[in-house]
Amino acid sequence: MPQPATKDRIAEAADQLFYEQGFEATSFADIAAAVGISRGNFYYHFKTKDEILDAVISRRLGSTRAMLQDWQAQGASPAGRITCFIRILIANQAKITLYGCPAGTLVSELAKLDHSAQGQANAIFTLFRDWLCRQFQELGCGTRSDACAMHLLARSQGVASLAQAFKDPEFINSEVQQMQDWLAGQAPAPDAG
Amino acid sequence: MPQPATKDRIAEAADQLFYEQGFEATSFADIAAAVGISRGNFYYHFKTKDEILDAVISRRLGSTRAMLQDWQAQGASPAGRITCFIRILIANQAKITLYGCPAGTLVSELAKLDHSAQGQANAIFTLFRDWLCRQFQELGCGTRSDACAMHLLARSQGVASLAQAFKDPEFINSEVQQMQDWLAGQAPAPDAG
DNA sequence: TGAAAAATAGGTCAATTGTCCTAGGGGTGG
DNA sequence: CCACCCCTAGGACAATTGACCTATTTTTCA
Repeated sequence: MPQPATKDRIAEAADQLFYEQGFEATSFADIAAAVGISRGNFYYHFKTKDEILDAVISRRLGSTRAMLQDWQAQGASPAGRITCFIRILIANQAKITLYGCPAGTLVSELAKLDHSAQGQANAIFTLFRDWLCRQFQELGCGTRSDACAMHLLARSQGVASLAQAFKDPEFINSEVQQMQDWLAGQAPAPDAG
Repeated sequence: MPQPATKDRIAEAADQLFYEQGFEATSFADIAAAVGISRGNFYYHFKTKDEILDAVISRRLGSTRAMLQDWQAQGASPAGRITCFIRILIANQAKITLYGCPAGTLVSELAKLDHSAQGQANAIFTLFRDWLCRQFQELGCGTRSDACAMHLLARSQGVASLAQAFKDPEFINSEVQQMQDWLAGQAPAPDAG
C-alpha cells in the first residue's frame, strides 16, 4: 500500500468541517489547514470541491452501511434493531445539539444550492429508509412498513433540528423515550386474530 | 409618507432569496438584481449584509406574530388553533417540498456559520413554542404543555425536512393526519376523574 | 546507484464577495 | 431662480474564493 493516508485524511477533515461549518462555508484553505498540507498538494488529490464532496458523501454512505450491517449482525430482534437507530440521537447527542443531523443539514444545504450531488446525499436517507422499512416488515407492519420508516426518520430529523435550535440536549432524551414507546405499539397485537 | 417602498422591497426580495438559496449563498448582487436597483442604491438602505438579515428576521417575526394573533382572534377552540398550526405544512406544501421550513433551515444555517443573529432567528421558534404551549395549557395539558409544544414543533420540522429531501409533498399529508390524530388524544379524558 | 513516478509546496489567475465613495438626478421650499 | 435633501447610479476597493501550473522533494523500483 504505497499511500497510507493523505487523501483519506483530507476526506476525513472535509467530512468534519462540512458537518460543523457547512459545505459552502468551508474553503479549500480551511481543509488544507486542518490537514496540515499546502493548497497545492491538495489539488493533487482532489481537482474540484465537488470531488471532495463526493468523497465525503461516499465516506458517510460507507460508514452508514457498515453501521446498519453491524446492527443486523448483532442478531437482536427487529424492534431491538430499530431501537439502535433511535439511539443514534443519544450517541451523538452533543454534536447534534451543536451542528444538527449530519445527513439532514447537508441535504438541506445542497437542495438550496441546487447542487448536483443532491441525489447522492439523499442516498444516505434512502439507506436508512430502506433498512428501517425492512425492520418494520420483520416486525409485522406489512404495507405500513415504509410509512413507519418515514415516520421514524422524520421524528429523528425533527428532534435533531429542535435540539440544535434550542441548544437543548435534554430534549433528545425525552423524545427518544417517546419514540421507543411509539415503537412498542407498532407490532400487531399478538393476542388479536 | 415620502418613501413608499424600496427598503421594504429589498427586505422582501432578500426574504425570499434567503429562503430559496440560503443566507450565505445569496449575494448583494442577487438581491439588487431581484429588486431591480443598483448595488450603490442598495448600500444607501442597508450598510451591511447582517443588517439585511436583521430586517428579514424582523419581517418574519412580524408576520408570524400576526398569523398567531389571527388564529387567536378567530375564536376557535384551542384544539382548532393548534390544528391551524399543523396545517401550515399543507398551506406551504409546495414551497416546503422545494426549500424546507423557512425558520428551520435558517436557524440551522446560522448555527453552522456561528452567526451573531442566531438568537433572533431562534426567536421565531420561540414564538411558536410559547404560543403552542399556551394552547396546550388551555387544552388542559398542564405541566405537559411545553413538552407537547416542543413535540409538535419537532414533528413539523421533521416532516418538512423529509418532504424536502425526498421531494415528496404527499408525505406531508399523511403526517399531518397523524399529527391531528395525536392532537385528538392529548386532551385529558373528559369522563375520567 | 539512478531514473521514473508519486507526492508536496508555493505561487498565479480570473472571478466574486462585502464594503465603501463620489457624482448626479429630482423633487420641495425659500 | 437657487439651495437643499432624499434617493439613485456606477464604479473602486481589498479580501477571499476555487482553480490551475510549475518547480522541488520524496519515494519506488529496476
